[in-house]
Amino acid sequence: MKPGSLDHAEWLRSRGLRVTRPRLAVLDVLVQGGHLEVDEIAHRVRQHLEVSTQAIYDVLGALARAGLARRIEPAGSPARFESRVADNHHHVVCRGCGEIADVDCAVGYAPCLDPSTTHGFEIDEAEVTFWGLCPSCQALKHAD
Amino acid sequence: MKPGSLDHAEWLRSRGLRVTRPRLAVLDVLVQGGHLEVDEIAHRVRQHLEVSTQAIYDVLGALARAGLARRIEPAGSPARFESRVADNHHHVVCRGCGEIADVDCAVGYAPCLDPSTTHGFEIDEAEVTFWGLCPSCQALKHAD
DNA sequence: TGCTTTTCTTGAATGATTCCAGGTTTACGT
DNA sequence: ACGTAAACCTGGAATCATTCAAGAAAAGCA
Repeated sequence: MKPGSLDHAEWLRSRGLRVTRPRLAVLDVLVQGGHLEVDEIAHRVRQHLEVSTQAIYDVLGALARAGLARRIEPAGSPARFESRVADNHHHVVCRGCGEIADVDCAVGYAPCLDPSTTHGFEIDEAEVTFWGLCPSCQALKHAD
Repeated sequence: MKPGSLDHAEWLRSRGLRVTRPRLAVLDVLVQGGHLEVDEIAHRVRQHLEVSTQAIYDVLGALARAGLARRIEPAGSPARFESRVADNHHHVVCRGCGEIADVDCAVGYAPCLDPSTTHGFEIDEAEVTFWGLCPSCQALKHAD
């Protein structure tokens, strides 16, 4: 039996989602870490199981809606998904290559910042994205 | 002569950009406020001047690169542009209708937050996006 | 005024994502 | 085990924002 399958099945059930092979496979890929594009997720899933592109999108949508995955969409990049949802963490995005890394939130729960003026909005999340250059893109820049 | 044209020409020149009718027109639209999609900008510009879609994109790109406009791209929304660039402010986005409002930054300069762990990234900006429901979408929700 | 470079125009291409329709399989409550 | 609703399949087409390409127009310098 694949590693983690039992836990993942439990996660799905606890959120009212049916346990299916595609969902387990996608969860398996996600928990291995990273901030993956749909393409990459499909590719990895397909090393173990035949799944249609459509199903990958459906599954990711369901997982995100259920709070088992988090969809992130930095400007200029296609949607990416990650499984780290329990904490309220943020991201650093490289302006050069698009690489994304996690940044722990100092507060730890959402929203971790209070806006000064809310304009009557009812706010439930503060999303923080840091922009900069990753180590290898810094090296490239200096090599010019 | 159109309102503000002189100032806008000066802004463009001061950033090393040539002064053209499309650029002046786009600036005129932007300074009137809001967080506009390219479509909407094109529509407003075209009430005064015939401009190709391509030129709108080019102009917005040039203005953003020059620091005269700011591109914002909340997840799930096409790119939007605003002219408020002097301060380092943030945004609240309505999950219901996509409406965006400005939120002043308590610190006032970028980056206004320090990430705890940078993973070697060289960070130049902290982008904060608050998510929630605008007043009218709150009303809709309660009317269910 | 003429020259060079930038900017704009037109029209086509791209790419991620969604939708669609009809049929098949699968999960899971009873 | 059975029935029903959800999930998935093929595969195609559509959408929408954005970008590319090649030539024409114009800005600004000499």
